[in-house]
Amino acid sequence: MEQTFRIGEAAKQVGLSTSAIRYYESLDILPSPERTHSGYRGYTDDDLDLLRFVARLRALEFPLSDVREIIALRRDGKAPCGAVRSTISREAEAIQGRIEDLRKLQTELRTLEETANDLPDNWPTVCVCNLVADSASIRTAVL
Amino acid sequence: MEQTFRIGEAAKQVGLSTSAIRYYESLDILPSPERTHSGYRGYTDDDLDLLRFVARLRALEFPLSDVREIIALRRDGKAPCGAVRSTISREAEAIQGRIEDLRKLQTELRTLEETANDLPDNWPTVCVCNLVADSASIRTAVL
DNA sequence: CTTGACCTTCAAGTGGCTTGAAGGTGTACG
DNA sequence: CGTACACCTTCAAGCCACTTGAAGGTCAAG
Repeated sequence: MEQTFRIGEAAKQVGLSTSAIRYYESLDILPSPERTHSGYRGYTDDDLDLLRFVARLRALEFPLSDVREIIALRRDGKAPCGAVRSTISREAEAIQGRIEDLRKLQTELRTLEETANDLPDNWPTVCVCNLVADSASIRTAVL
Repeated sequence: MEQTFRIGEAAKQVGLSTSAIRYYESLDILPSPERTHSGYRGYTDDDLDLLRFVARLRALEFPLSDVREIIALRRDGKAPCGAVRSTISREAEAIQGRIEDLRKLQTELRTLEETANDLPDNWPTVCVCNLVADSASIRTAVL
């Protein structure tokens, strides 16, 4: 007899939330597992492997549409490597852009933070908000 | 007589979408501007200043809840500097964490990408997917 | 007088879930 | 035996910050 795990235990083991697992199943990204006589989902070790794979793809921030495609290829016995590779490079590109955006933002925020500390609050004439509002002065200082 | 701008022109000038502006108004973050006789929104120069301020806060990725609070303080003639400052530092913290997460992800993705290129696809025994799946081997290599 | 670019409102969709309501199950304890 | 408690079930709605679409009104130019 095969040991199965209930959804809470499965979630703990693979690092997903129970609601995320149910959500993936509802979108037909994951197959519906067997149920116990009382209707509880029972995950086998193989099921857990699949869950772990999905968890890994999501941890790499693959969009669910890509996860769906990759899992479907796998389920049909086709090599999902092509899909995985193209998602990897697309993701890497997107993340690179996002990192650059965030780094610029971060520089702006830190500069604002410093400037705010040196600033006597004298609303409404002198205020960090004016700095925030007046993006020109910040831009010359920061960008 | 004061010159007013229709929503499309206003959006172009401040760098928001027309739908975003209408959305902020619907949430009572922005005041409802005067309407022309035919029902078009008419934005004054002061209105545009406020729109620009909001656009700037959003460009700094302040959550709308914070934008709402800051705009409300401003509207009531109170200095929103405290709120702005606390959001700035909270945002800066959050963005720092997010940057670090993304950099780790990026390293993982780039390593996977390289490894995938050196790998003969021989599904199902040898495949980039196995690498993706087998996070342990990646972790020792990458993290 | 029609074309086309603008504007209006309201509803629904996006992504990736989480949260809540209302109820069933399974086990340990008294 | 009852009951407390942690788990499970489904379905609906909420979250964020919008965008998109439908169905229609307005206005200036040609």
